[in-house]
Amino acid sequence: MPSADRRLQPRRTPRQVRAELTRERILAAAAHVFVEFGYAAGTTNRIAERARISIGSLYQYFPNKDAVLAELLIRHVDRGVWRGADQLDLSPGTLEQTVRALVRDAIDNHQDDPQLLRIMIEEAPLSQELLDTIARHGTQRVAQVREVLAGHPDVRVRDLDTAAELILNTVELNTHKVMADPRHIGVEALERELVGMVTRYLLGD
Amino acid sequence: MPSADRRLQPRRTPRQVRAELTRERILAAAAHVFVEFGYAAGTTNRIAERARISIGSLYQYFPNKDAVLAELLIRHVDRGVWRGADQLDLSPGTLEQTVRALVRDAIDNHQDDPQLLRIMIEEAPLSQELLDTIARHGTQRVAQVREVLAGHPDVRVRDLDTAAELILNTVELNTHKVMADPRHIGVEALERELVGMVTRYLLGD
DNA sequence: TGCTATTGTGAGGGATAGCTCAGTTCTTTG
DNA sequence: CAAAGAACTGAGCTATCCCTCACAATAGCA
Repeated sequence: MPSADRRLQPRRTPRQVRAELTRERILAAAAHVFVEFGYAAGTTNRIAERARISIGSLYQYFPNKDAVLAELLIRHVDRGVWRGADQLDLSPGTLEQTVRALVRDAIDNHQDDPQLLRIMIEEAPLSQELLDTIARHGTQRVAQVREVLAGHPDVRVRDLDTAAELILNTVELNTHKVMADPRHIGVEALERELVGMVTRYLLGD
Repeated sequence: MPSADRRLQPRRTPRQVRAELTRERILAAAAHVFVEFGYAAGTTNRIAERARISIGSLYQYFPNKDAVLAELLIRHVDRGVWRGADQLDLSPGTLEQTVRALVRDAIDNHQDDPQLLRIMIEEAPLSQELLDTIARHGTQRVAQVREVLAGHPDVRVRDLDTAAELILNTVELNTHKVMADPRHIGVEALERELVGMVTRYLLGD
């Protein structure tokens, strides 16, 4: 019996509309509170207070604090697959467009709340279960990029796997950083320069 | 009066040798414990236990838990200036060497303990004071890179500031990630590919 | 309207972490 | 060697946090 499962499942599923509403209020409040106080100081009581419900209600829908964050993170991750990767133009001379699509996708994924994402990934004590899910999504994404690169005639790199991982990291980490603090580099500049750098890298010498 | 100062200062400065030794033992133990348990679960009692001193002793030299990590982080940051940046060959055709020096420097800075660095940066509740110190070092480093780029005849980019920040981020974040989990990409591949990508980017079209 | 299931409440239990302080041990110094 | 002060000890205080549970309020339905 996987105790890890039970530790993330809600203990009661909503049957009435107001219950579903309460659940959403809790999640919204949690997002705010985690951003404002960080994970450790973002206490369940604070979340309940912000959601204007009692602490008891919170524990009706989430078995523990981690589960609240897990739900938030799962929701984000599920949104984070590279859609439209299969409807790309892979004819010669279109590599820059392909790269731009990848960069835009990364930027879009950070539009909603980069602060929250940072906390979720960097501060939360993620369960093994959750870590696995995220890792799985990660390798899946790398494989996806690898396939696109493999199918494109302009790509000239010695090792596709390394290249896929490197450019994905480069694009995501830079985007992550810039979106969290866009004082030095604006979004347009980020897109332009990232596309330029990655494209030139893939074109080879 | 900056109370933040007092909150990070030791409450007693060592006068005898054994005291200085104890201080070092505490820091070494803290590094180990933070790596093993993370920041939150790396309790002061555990640190004291691992250092084989009593918890009271710990609080003779550090006013609180944060101060222990702050000291660790400051020490790291102080080591992290790009040395040898002023003795670079800036004649035409040497850009790749320059970039390689930068990449090597980043890798070297992660050699000692990438795990600890990760925890320090990602899990610790950093004080404003400390954040400022780190940010200051950061801009300093960007400026340093900017100057090197400005002095090199081969560099062709539209905006030096953006480029400096972008390549520094790219080099450091990728290094950070690979060193923390080198399963997919080895250090040699990292150096080779990073140098290639960044160099080609700087050379322009 | 009354009956039942669902939802909501919040004081407080239990656990644990950071930190204190009264007292002991070790070093230095005259 | 003896006195003074530096260094060290560790039981336990205080604060806080997660979470429970006995009860109250509300919604759905006959």
